[in-house]
Amino acid sequence: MTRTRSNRRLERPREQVLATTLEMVAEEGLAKVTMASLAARLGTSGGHLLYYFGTRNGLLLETLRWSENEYAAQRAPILEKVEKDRSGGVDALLSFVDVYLALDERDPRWLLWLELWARAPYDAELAAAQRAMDDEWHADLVRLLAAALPEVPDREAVSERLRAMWDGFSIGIVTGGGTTLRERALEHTRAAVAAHTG
Amino acid sequence: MTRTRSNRRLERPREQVLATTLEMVAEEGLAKVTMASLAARLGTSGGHLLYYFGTRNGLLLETLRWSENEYAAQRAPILEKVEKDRSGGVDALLSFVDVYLALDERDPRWLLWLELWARAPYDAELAAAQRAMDDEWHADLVRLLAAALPEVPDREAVSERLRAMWDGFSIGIVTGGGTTLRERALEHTRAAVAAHTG
DNA sequence: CAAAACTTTGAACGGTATTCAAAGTGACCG
DNA sequence: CGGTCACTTTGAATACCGTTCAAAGTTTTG
Repeated sequence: MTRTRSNRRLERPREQVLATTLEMVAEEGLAKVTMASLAARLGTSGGHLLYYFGTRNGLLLETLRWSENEYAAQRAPILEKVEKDRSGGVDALLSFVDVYLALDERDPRWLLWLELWARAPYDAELAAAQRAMDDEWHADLVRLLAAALPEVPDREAVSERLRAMWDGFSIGIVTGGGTTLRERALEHTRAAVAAHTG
Repeated sequence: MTRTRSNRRLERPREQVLATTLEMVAEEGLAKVTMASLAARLGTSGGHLLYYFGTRNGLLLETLRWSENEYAAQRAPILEKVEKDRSGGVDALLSFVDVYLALDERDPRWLLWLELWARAPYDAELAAAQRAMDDEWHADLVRLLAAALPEVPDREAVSERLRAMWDGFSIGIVTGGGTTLRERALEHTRAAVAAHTG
């Protein structure tokens, strides 16, 4: 309960760090985002960043979380509209997957996901964080399925299946498939759902 | 055409290194497989390993390739039997995915896949190697679909979709889902194919 | 049996994340 | 005000990593 003096100089700056990290991942790749180079770009020191984020992995995880929150905000209006109108059909799902999938080879959010997956098997905390973010996507997708495609049974299962597929496609997009694979993934989603709705 | 003296002392030893690497990944995790620790376990020096494999990533990639070849050999008989009998149906597909999916949280083959994915976006050679291994699975799966489930149209597309889903599930298995998720993934595959065969 | 080619070693190098003692800075209170 | 105290910020020190490479050892070859 020790109310700290609530981080005098930070708050906005913290977000500034996350934004810059994401930027740098997109521009130069994850490996080039060292504590030293990132600190230089922010006009501070590596030690300072560690003082606030504890560890490099912690910083990267928080950056991914922050990015995910932005995406959650992005899909919220879509979701509300669909639930209100109880319509949308396959198109609603397609606009959802459009937000889910990696954009291209340089999508920093997905580059961070790959890094998280590679490390999660050795770090329970990372695994838990991953799980939590997955669950958010899952909850929203189930909601969307209920509202937009009520004729599809087994919403929980279909969500698990679709997200696994989308993860697989996003890997492909980021590791060379690019926008070509992205467009194919959208079509695949349409086909997979068509199979379910008969 | 310079016939080298065909690696005097290697050939068997090379495979020994790959096997030990895979073993060590399973037992201690990828991060603990350093050139020094691996060399110590093999009774040699780090410099020696790099003399033969060029780089740590090269060694890991070759280890994955070697592991993949063993799996290719494992699914070959299944495939031949199905093509000869022109039967098998869904069960044939299920025995295929059973080979594809990660076994559990410690499956070294899949831990190497995660590492490869994380690095491929920054290394064209790794991306190409990944692509090549993917293509082998794809070719075999298309063959299997043709023989075991000839009523399914769009075999190329279905293969792409299924493998993306299986990749997604394998990530989940390795990052904490374990055998529980693995069993669910098998059931998901059955359901997905059922949707296609009507 | 040289000499050439190939192996093997381990010390050195440049780079990394992380730690931490010391210095700096702003807020709070007597 | 002024001084104390908590919080910030720095950058040098640390430990560890993959990689390089000169030197020494070993095997093959002519």
